[in-house]
Amino acid sequence: MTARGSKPTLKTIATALGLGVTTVSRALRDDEKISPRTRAAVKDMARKLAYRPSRAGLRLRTGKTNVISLVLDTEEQVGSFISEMIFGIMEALDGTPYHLNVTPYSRHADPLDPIRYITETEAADGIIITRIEPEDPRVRYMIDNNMPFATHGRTYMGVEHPFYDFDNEAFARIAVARLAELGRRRLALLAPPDDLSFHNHMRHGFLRGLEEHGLEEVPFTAVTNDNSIEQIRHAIRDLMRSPDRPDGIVNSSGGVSGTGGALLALMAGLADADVVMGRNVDVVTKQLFQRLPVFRDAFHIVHEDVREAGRELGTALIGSIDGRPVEDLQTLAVPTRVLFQRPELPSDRE
Amino acid sequence: MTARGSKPTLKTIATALGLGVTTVSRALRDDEKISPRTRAAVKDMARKLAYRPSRAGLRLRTGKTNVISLVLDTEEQVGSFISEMIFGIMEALDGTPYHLNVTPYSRHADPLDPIRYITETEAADGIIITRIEPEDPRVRYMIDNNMPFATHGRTYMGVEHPFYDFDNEAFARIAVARLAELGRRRLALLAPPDDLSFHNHMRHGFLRGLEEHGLEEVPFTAVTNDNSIEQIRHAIRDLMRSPDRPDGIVNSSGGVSGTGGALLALMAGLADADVVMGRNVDVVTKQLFQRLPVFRDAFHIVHEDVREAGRELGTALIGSIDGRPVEDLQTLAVPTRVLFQRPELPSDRE
DNA sequence: CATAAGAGTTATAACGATACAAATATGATT
DNA sequence: AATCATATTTGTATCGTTATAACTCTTATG
Repeated sequence: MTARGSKPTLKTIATALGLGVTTVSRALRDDEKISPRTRAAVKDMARKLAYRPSRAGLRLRTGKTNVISLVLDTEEQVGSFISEMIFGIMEALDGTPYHLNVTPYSRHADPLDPIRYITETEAADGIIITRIEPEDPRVRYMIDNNMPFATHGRTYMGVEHPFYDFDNEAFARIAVARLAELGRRRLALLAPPDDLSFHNHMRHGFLRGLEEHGLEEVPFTAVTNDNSIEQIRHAIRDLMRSPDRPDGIVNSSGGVSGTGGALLALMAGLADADVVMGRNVDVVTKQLFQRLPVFRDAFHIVHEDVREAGRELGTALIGSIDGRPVEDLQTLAVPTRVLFQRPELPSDRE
Repeated sequence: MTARGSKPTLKTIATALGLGVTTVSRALRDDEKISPRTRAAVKDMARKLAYRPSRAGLRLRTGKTNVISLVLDTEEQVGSFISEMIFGIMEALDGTPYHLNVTPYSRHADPLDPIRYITETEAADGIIITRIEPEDPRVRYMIDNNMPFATHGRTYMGVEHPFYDFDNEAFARIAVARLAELGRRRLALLAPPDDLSFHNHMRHGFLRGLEEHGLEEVPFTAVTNDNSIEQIRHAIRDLMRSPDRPDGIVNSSGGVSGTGGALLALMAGLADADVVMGRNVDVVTKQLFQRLPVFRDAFHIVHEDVREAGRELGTALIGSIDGRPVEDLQTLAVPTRVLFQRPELPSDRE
């Protein structure tokens, strides 16, 4: 209509209506000082011209980027975890002015690097990080530098901050209880790497469960759920071939691919050792998928909803940016979706 | 040093050196008109002050966003695919000024929506899309609107554009050849959804392979590799229970989770039908992981390197933005990493 | 010795938005 | 009718950058 081809700006609207640019700007933001009639007219015209505020202009003037950065470890191979997380965050961002930005780092380099970069270049209004440690230097840095953030996992640094965490302690207790119920007595835990916060939760829950049911632990530290599928497979096979092998296993991970694909690795390792799940051994595992699992007749599954985690993290982070109190931005998700009964084979028609 | 706490700008450098802002700007860009001595001094000072150009200022002035948008289908559950793709793109973007932005859409809504949004708001300098159709309206739109892009998959619209594609025709032929070699005669193809370009490649390759080896096709259209794990599982079971069941299967997908997790679904479906892979039937499948697969003793695997795809797409897109000729920006990846021999069980030490 | 040419540098305007202060219009008050 | 208060609207400066055109020196040229 006006100035063919080029994007409409505040000025476009202003001249179209014979108003000042400032008036238009304020009208669009519903400034009380602008008369209702003008406001309506401006909004009308804005809609008609398909006006969209320029992110560049906005960003330059206000300093707000309208960007949320998800900082990811490139070694992280738990594909379903990452994609679910991303889509969850996006669901939270939908309808907000925020865009999602993904920033990589290598866990072999300094994990602080990407955080520092984003903060220094003011590349985002807020950051989401995963793989949280009890004393996490990234958290310290962001607090010190006043950068809003949310963490997938908790810290123990004496500072409150937005987080979402799956209650892994509860998970481990539930898992042990289930194995006890099945008559299992000697349990092994495939634990997370011990520098991560949720390692501690997991172990506490596991040990507490053992105590509650008077069960015995079979030490298993050859691998963590963060090792490669092949490594876990071998370790499991060795474990099941050893004289004091466990009759129950708790798998603290739920991935199926690459590093962290402990679920598949377990299957393969047990098969290698000629151990049949459900007979010689029972396994309780997490599962990160949204859909019903395939192997439900073998594994006992507790579902961890990573998409929800992403959603909550996104929401919490925006809340934090908006200055909402921290207490409202912390979620500890209790394991609810549990698939312990062994269902019959699916019917022919579905 | 100067103006404590606030980020250095061109002005900071300029005043520090008693120069004009313009001079500094041009010096940093190595303008020939600026004397070598001045240039050196400016760069020195820039480094000393840890100067980083403001993306906002740059973007406002030049119109360049330095953002690449990856547009993803939120129903896409092939977790390993998405995460590998993302990390691949990031590897390509590393060292460039580009950031990666992820934009979601629902395949049930208009797939054009996010493309239009990004184009209209000038949210990115270029777009990467997946799930390409032979006549893809998104491609048409981006060409018409002069938005640089790269596609994961090819189109057949009579226009050249940057793309990366895995040679699925070659894959299918190789797969059929392998099954023929194993003495299989009656083959089924678990194909991609037939609106996607690679469905055609896959079928051509499959049919051509059948012809080449004088084999027979067992029609299998109940599901595509895009269905849910449960659906594929049921369909496979039914297929294997039917009187004219195949003795060889080609799986055109390589995912293990959610929609597209055909690999696991196959395992489960065959087990449901009491069919043993390697005995009653042989299966050639793609595999999207980077690491060695767990099930190599059962499946015959052709590896598709999605991370490489991401890397090439990122590089091609930047090339396109920089105006390089399209011919240089098209890659058809021949399947190379093939795991057909059935290796012995892995040794105890590795 | 004036002047032109070239080298190097810089002021100004602009990108699109908002904060602030100033200006105008409207209506009420005396 | 003049003045004041209130309700609206608007001009100016600014965020950090670059394109354009103008400026200031040298140095060479006739």
